[in-house]
Amino acid sequence: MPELPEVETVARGLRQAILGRRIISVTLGKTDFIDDPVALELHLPGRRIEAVERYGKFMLLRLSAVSGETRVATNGDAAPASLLVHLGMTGQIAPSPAGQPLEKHTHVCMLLDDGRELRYTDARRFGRIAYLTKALLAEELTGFGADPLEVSKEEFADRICGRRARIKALLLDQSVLRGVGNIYADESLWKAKIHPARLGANLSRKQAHTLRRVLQDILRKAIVLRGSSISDFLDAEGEPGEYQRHHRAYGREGKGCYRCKTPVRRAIVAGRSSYFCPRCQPSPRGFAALPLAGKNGRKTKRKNAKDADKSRRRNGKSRRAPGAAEKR
DNA sequence: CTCGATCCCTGGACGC
DNA sequence: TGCGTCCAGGGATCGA
Repeated sequence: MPELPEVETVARGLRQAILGRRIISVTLGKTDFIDDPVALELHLPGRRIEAVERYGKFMLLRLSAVSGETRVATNGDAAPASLLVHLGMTGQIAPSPAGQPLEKHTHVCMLLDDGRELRYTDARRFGRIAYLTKALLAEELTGFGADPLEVSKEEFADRICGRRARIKALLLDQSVLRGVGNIYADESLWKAKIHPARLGANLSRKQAHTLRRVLQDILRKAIVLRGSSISDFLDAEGEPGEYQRHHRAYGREGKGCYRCKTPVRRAIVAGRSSYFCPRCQPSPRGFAALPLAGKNGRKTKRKNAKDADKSRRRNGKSRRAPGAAEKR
């Protein structure tokens, strides 16, 4: 699940691998997660990849203006532009030799001028890709919060302490901070000994300062270790990260807290599974954790209405022929 | 302003 | 073996 450290890792890998390459052509598979697929096919060819940046959980491939004969075909829209890439949950982007068989769920292939292909694969298609002109990009990037690695302690405290939302929700809110997701939210709250369900307004400024400090430490450490590979995160070289070995709370339900040995608990906060130590991170009044999962984990519950829906979709799935890139 | 609910999507794990 | 169910979760959206 790519959060800031994972996206930073991928951006660095891409920078190493494809900076300066020119895009020759674009082939698309499924396109329902692409803003304007035709724009990709129309405007990407002929452009050079001049920079790879990270903005929160987004990657930005900065593209040169188009020149020469290609320019005629693009109907005048030749100014520098950007390709915005969000990896969602399962997105991967990496160059590979053009001849290589396509991985399953490959939805974008960009042929480069050195013969390789920059490929985007995404099983769940929670990601997003958009070709953006300068103006559209500026519009796209408004409304995001501070970069957690850059934010000052005062600004961080201001953004947290004045709010009545739960701290977990605030950490996950991209308009408060850009780039933090479920894993690093839980890890930093554990380190700071703050319960995820506490309200921002009920934290002292000192606690906010602590939270910012540990969040930055954790993010920096995670970047050094090339991110966390929980299920299927791979960097631009196709390598998993290492930071999952350092998780202290996330995914550790029932296991002993690294500080006090108390079993880590799980609760739903801000709609997400949240892991915390019930002793080090005392709950706000009236807050109940989920009952500890049994030996075999699963509980039998009825959630319903969702999977009925899902089966319906699955069974009547003649609606969409698999894209060309879907073949294996 | 903040909340929960719902939807998007698929693979993997598990229950029976 | 095989089907049904649950879960993972970032983000958009909507109603309370």
